Amino acid sequence: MSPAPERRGELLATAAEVFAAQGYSATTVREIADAAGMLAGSLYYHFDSKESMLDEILATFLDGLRARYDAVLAAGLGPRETIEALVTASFREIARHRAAVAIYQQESPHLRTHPRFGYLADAQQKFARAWLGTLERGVAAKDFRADLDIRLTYRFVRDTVWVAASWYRPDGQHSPEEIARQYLSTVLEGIAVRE
Amino acid sequence: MSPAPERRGELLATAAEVFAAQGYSATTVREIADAAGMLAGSLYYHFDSKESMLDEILATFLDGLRARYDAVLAAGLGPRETIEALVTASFREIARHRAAVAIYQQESPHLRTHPRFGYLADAQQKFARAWLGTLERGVAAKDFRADLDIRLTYRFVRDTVWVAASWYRPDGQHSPEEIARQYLSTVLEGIAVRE
Amino acid sequence: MSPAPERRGELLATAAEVFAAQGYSATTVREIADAAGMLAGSLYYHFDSKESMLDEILATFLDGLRARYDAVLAAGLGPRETIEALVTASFREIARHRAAVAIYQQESPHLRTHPRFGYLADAQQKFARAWLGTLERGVAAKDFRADLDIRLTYRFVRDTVWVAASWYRPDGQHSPEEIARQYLSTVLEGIAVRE
Amino acid sequence: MSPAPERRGELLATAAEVFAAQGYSATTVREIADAAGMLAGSLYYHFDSKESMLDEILATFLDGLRARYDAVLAAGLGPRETIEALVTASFREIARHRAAVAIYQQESPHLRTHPRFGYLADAQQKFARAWLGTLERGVAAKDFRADLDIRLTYRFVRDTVWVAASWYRPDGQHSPEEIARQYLSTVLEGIAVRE
DNA sequence: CATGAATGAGAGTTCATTCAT
DNA sequence: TATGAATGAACTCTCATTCAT
Repeated sequence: MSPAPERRGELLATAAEVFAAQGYSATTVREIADAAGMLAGSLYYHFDSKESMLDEILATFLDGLRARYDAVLAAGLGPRETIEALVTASFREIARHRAAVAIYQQESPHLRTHPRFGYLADAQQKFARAWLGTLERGVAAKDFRADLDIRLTYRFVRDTVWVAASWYRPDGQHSPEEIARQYLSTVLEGIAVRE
Repeated sequence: MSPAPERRGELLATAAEVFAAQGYSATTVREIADAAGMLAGSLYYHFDSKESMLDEILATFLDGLRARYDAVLAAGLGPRETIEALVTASFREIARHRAAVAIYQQESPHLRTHPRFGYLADAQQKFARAWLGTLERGVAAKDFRADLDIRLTYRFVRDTVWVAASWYRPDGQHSPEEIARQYLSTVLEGIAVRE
Repeated sequence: MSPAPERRGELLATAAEVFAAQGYSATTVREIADAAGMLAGSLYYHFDSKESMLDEILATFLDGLRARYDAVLAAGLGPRETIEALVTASFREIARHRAAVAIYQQESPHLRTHPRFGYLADAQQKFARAWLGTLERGVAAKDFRADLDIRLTYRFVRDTVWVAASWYRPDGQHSPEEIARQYLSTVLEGIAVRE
Repeated sequence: MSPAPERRGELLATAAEVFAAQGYSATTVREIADAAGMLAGSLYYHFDSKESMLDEILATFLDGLRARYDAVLAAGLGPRETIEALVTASFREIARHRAAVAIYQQESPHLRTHPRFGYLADAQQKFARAWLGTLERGVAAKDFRADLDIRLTYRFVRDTVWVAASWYRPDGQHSPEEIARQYLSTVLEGIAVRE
């Protein structure tokens, strides 16, 4: 009968917003509490620690993303369509979980050492395999150029997608799908005019 | 008038390494001192504060980068060659100042509010004008496609270049020039095979 | 006018157990509530504060003990028989209120300063007079040796009795009476073999 | 050249005094710092934590005590003389480390569970063997009565000795040796007059 | 009677910084 | 130049307590 899970979710969204804006380490628990309209100590009724808030934010985001990627990969599309679907799914996740993505971008390098956040490295490996596998399939199918270093290309693509979280504003003029289309056009066809 | 500018430079390089690895806020002065083989208090003979170390690291890096960009823009190249030169210069700076670039990437969003770091926003504006101007020139000259959103394209290009600092390892297999070539090929021609 | 004095007693017994095991200061209200199968806040329906639980536990124990001592002293026994009766009564109280005795032992030194617990000092004085008076009577009656320092002897006897609360287990092999007998034999006759 | 070890010792003595007076849990780090004439945070230059202060106090005390007991046991005395020497050594330790002994008495029951303080149980076992072995030797040699429960007797003796720390005042009228003599007379010969 | 959520004071601890030596 | 010791503010977290439901 208690609407508790909602409250948790609200608080996590608030915390994510503050973490994204200031960085995890630079954010004080008091600031989160202020943003949530409560006292710092009160947060500890809902969460064990500041770290466990971060944990829950990242784990929730990564679970959702994994599900989307799995759905895309299970759809049996060709390499080019798979890349398009992965990019579009990614931009949609950025639109839905902008704060979580920004936190992920900023903190994941430092966090990966920490045992508690080992799942970050796991997820990253899984995602890497999805992208790399698709790029390889595309090269084999002659959809993608064979003369590019695949690992470098993967990194370029991955970074460009995710770093968008740092400037994307949901109230802006571009829908996730529009951004995905522009981005795909850039990366697939290049910006140079074809003669 | 302290007589050892070299020592300063060494200490700043050490501090930059630690900042890049752990994040500025998460780094303690003691950790920097440990890495430098001295005690925390001793750093204050060389620097006013932790913040002024950050300041000097970023300012030095941005000054250098500005000089390179100015040189490129002053060379009177065509739009495509200018883009190529800017990208190559950027990857060279990443190779030379990896830690500083990583810090810049991580901290610049939070820092821009802070008056002391107003020059970050200035620099960013200056760089934005360089990129945007060149892209516009390229579109006008029909070097670049006219159907792309120029601001989005700029963001894609800018982010992908700089985010490379997070994975670039100077001891790795790729020279900055090689990375620049691959990246330019990707972004100019696209990864799709042309029929 | 709360209608369940039994519940109060159960809760106090639970609290006493936890206080005895962990110390009063180191015990949290939540731990007591956990042990009682309720939430921390719910305890405040029954008690004003954590301190008032401690108060009630100690006062109840001391009231009972005072009654036993009074009964012994009113019985008009000789000094030796009085000592024997006091010791036996004490071990019986330890058996019945082990937790309260343990708390009393641990906390009474710190608590005596606190005005609310002034009755601890009163009781202790009363008990001291009972023991000292009996020892003096015994020395006068040549039941007890005259060459011992009576205050030191009192302290030795008192401490040995009460400190037993820290190791006494009601389910162990020794009844309170058996322990009292052994102890009295030790203190009255000594452990050395008589020639 | 730094007199640091002395400072540590002074601070530990101060902390021990406060712990003994108020109990470990009820003592705040600020109270210790006040007593030492410094700020709370400054204590952390010298110690890792409040707990590590407790640790060092207890370990130092137990190490010293163990050395004394070992010396006594190595002296090859008869059972009665060994008991006398152990008791005297104990009262001397109480006189020298009154606060540490008081803390040991109060906190050791709760602490024994804690892995960090496992050495408390070890030491206690070692001491128990020393006392029990000597009592057994004494019974075998007909120095001590055979009709007493040896474990009970051990507990009586042990507790009475150590609990003296709670009332012993070094500036009082009794030297440790005097107290030991009185106590030994009580426990060896008994307080009853011999016919 | 008990819960769930919050309060607010204060606890232990961290850390940038200072300064006499 | 560097050290050792201390400062003081702020931080994360705890906990007794309150109260509407």
